[in-house]
Amino acid sequence: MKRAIKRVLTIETRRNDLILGTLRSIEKYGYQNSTVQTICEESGVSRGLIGHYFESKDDLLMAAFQHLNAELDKEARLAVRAAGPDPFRRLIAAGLITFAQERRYSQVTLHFWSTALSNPKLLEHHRNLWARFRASTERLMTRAAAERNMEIDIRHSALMFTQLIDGLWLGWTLEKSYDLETCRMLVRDWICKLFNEDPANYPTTMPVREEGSPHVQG
Amino acid sequence: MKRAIKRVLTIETRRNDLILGTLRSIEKYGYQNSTVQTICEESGVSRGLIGHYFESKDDLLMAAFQHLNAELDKEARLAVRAAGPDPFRRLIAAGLITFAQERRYSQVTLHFWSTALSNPKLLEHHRNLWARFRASTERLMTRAAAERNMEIDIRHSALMFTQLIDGLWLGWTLEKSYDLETCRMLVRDWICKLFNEDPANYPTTMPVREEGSPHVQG
Amino acid sequence: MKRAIKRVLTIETRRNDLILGTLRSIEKYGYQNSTVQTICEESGVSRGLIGHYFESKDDLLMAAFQHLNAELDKEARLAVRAAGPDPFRRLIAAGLITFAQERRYSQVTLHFWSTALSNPKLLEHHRNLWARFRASTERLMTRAAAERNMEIDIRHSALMFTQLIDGLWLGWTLEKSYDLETCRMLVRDWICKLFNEDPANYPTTMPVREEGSPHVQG
Amino acid sequence: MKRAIKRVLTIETRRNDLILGTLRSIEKYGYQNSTVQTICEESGVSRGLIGHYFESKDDLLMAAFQHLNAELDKEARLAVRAAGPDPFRRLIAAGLITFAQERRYSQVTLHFWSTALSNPKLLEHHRNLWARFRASTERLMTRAAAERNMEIDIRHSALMFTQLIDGLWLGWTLEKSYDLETCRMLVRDWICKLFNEDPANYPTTMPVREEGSPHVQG
DNA sequence: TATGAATGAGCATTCATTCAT
DNA sequence: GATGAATGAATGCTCATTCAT
Repeated sequence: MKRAIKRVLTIETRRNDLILGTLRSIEKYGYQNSTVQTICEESGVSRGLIGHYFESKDDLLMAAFQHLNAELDKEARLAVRAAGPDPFRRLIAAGLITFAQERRYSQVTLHFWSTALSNPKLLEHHRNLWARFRASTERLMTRAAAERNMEIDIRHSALMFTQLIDGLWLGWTLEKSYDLETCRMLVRDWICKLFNEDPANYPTTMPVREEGSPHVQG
Repeated sequence: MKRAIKRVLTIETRRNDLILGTLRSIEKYGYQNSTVQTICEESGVSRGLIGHYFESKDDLLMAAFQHLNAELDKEARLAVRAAGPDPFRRLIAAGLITFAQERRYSQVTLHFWSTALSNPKLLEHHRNLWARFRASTERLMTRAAAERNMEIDIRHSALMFTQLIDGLWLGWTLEKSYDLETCRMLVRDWICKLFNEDPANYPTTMPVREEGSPHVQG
Repeated sequence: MKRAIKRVLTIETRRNDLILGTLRSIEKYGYQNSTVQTICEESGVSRGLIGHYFESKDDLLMAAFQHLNAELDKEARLAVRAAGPDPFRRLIAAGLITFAQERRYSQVTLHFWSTALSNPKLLEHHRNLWARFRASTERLMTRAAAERNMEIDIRHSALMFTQLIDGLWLGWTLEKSYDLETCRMLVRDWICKLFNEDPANYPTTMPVREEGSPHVQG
Repeated sequence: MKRAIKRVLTIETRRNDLILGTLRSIEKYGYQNSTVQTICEESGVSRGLIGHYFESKDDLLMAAFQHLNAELDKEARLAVRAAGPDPFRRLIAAGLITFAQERRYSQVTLHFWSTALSNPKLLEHHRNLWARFRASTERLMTRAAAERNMEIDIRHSALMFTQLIDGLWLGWTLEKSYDLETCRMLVRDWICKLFNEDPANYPTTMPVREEGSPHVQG
């Protein structure tokens, strides 16, 4: 293998190691207690290495957040695609994927959101992501309504949908007083009711991910 | 007034000054950028004073979080009581109060939640509070359903209710892409639909708080 | 004493402690080996104190350099004034003061000069100082020449004067292969020759500084 | 060519590359900002190579200083030799060569001097060099005086000569407030006056160096 | 009681050096 | 011989906490 290619591979590997170590560290010790020390320990590298692959600790944190979001986004896209062409089924898939399983790094997102409040760059990133998800939801709802000749307040319905998901996810992350199956059921029932569909026809179990299509690894 | 009582009053005053200064500092500079320095500046006291009234900065932060929650809780109770004896109206009031106005310290809560993830004491506190709110919601729903001879899945409905509120609040805090009136409307409409009531009969405007019953001051 | 005044005194005292500690550290360990650690040790304070009185280590170094220059400048002014009104005697005094005695912090200046090469602010400071000294020399030479009805190339003579002094000082600092008396003699003889004066009439010994008019202390 | 000889050549080439890169780096970035990184970049080699040819960064810096001095020394010798057999002309040549042209690495010398203050080996090296130059000056002055039947204070005159040169060089390096032609003129005039010679007979222009005898290359 | 000067542990970052390839 | 990835000691800086006044 050519040296240049090999180097690029090493760089990507190391960057990934550090990103995953960062996520592990935040999950394990919390955002505020995650130091270069803990991150490098979790990454299995020495303290000085961060400087080789990231401009600063902040840069690494940002990269970790983007990585996490990208993985979750990719996973969501896959789930939606796997649901087939029907916009209603796609909506349900989009609603359930967040609660598909005990997710790694679930707490990390909350830490990042808190940080985003005083970090314009992070906030911008988050807002773009959520705006996209809401827009995608609106498109699916529009099509599902059209197929049923229904008139639906798309904007408000999409808002309900996304914020119900976020609210359920938030409560589950903080409280663990209800389980993921309940979340899935509530989301499915709400969306079914919106479109006058029978929930019984739409299972809350997610299609099992086949081996080799991981989401966030590490 | 006896000296002992006077001292207790001073102590309470000082603690309150510091707590409000803490909330102001977090709102102004963010959680991570709030130092003993910024907190004491906002409180109008000298840096060394924290040690007299709190065990540590963490202790003060904890107290500030509890204070904030207590105020919000009190405010909610007042709003519910002001709604009169009808359980359904009380439910609506409970649902709308969170979005009553541009709330001070709205970001602080998110910061504290993030912190709670790695602070068992804080987390416990939060869980108790939310459990109580959900229990209260369940009681109101039970009564409202009984009055209407309706059968409702109380537990799941209460969960929907609380998490919809949290989700709307979370999105509003992070994104500001929709306004509080929208939040109030969505919550009212959902609860009205649950009990087959006409939203038109239940305005989303909150009763004006009379002078002298402020919530979080400072 | 009023508290405010007291505080200002403390601040000045501490700043001075740190400045003198800095000079001592540089003299003792060299510029490159002077760390916050060594400076604070020499100053007799803890490592964190620098942050209270100076913006950064660089800021302290700058202040130390300015302090040193100010002291040397003050000392030179006093020596010149003590020489009386005769411009020629004032010239000689200005020429000899640099070599008046084994000066503390003699090496520090060289360190700072080296640093100035890549520090525009420091360089600017140095250039202003030297320009002023050269201008003052030119004025004295102009008057001394006028009194003697002599025509002298003032600009070049002033340049010779200042650079001869610098050259002798530099060699003495680096080599110690000749003594200060030799420096004084060479400078005096050169200036006497320039104005056709008999060196024998102008001793190279400096008037003894009376107690209480120290230069760089510490 | 035998392999051993070839290797020695490679070693010398590499060492020279690194030495010149060091000088370039110091000139470009300053002494304090010259890291192994910048030096190797300037040298066109990889970071790890220093370890193969020098014991340490300090060792390389030392070698660079010695190299620079050796080049300057060689250049001075050539200039003196080119001035012919007349000791007076040789003196003038020795005095002018320092200001012959905008010299590369002019700032480097000052950096090294500052370093020498806390580096005995460097200091020793410098002292030997300067002692030799002073001794050579004394020999030339002795011969020039003898030819003219003059009595001159050789030691002090040589001291004036060397330190005047150093002082002019120092001021020029730090201030750039006068030019090299002025330096040459002042040195020439001083030495002419010492020996009662007419400066008009001794141009300050240096004989042009023929191609192929550069001094510090790189 | 209240102050703010002082402390020093903890932090991110830099960088000369090492060493597997 | 040459590379550059990896190391970790050292540095400047921040800041919660202490304590003399």
